[in-house]
Amino acid sequence: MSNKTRVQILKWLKDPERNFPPHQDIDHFDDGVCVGFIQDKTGLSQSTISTYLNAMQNANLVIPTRHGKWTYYRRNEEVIRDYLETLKQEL
Amino acid sequence: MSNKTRVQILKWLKDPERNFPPHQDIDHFDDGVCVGFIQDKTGLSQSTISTYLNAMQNANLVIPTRHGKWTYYRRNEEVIRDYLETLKQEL
DNA sequence: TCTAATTTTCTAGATATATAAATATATTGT
DNA sequence: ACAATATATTTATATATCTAGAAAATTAGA
Repeated sequence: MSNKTRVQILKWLKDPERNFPPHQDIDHFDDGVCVGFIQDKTGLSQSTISTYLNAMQNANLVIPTRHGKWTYYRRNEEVIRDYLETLKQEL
Repeated sequence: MSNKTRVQILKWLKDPERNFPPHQDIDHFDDGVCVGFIQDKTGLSQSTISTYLNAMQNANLVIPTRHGKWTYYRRNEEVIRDYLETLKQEL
């Protein structure tokens, strides 16, 4: 949450239809967006994005779902909401 | 805002009466808390705290007021509120 | 003006984070 | 089993941030 790119990814994931091209095998974003698309969008290397997504997953900010070769990531709305709520309360 | 200590300082400044001893010359916290008190509370060096407060001032998160030898810092509620609002909106 | 108290600025080393390259792993299709 | 593709992990390095110490600046009072 302390990195611009990671925050940006969370924002993009809010509206996948607008921010990403459609997937090959699936015609919806119910499980989120695949790593490759996120990588393309940021322009960063694959390893960097993977590291980021892993960190965000550890923080419970995103939820991964594996579909064959692809891993899709979507926002964990509940945790994000709680985080904002706590911040608003405490700060 | 990306540092625990700085966030902690903002929280402390929310309720100076509870978190800090009373000042010598003034019997209120209308202008905030002096640097020395904040330093004691954190346990960090004075230069570090001064640097932090300066950074927070540049970010408009706190407002400094000089009273004689002392500089008092208080929260800039408006900016903090806007920051939270924007975050809630975008994230 | 001299001194003491408080805060700021400058400098630099230690630590943490960002990022990429190379390598490894998992999965699918042939 | 093999090759191709997507993702993950490891390793290394550059960059940024944290933090303290010394020196400088500011202010009040003798």
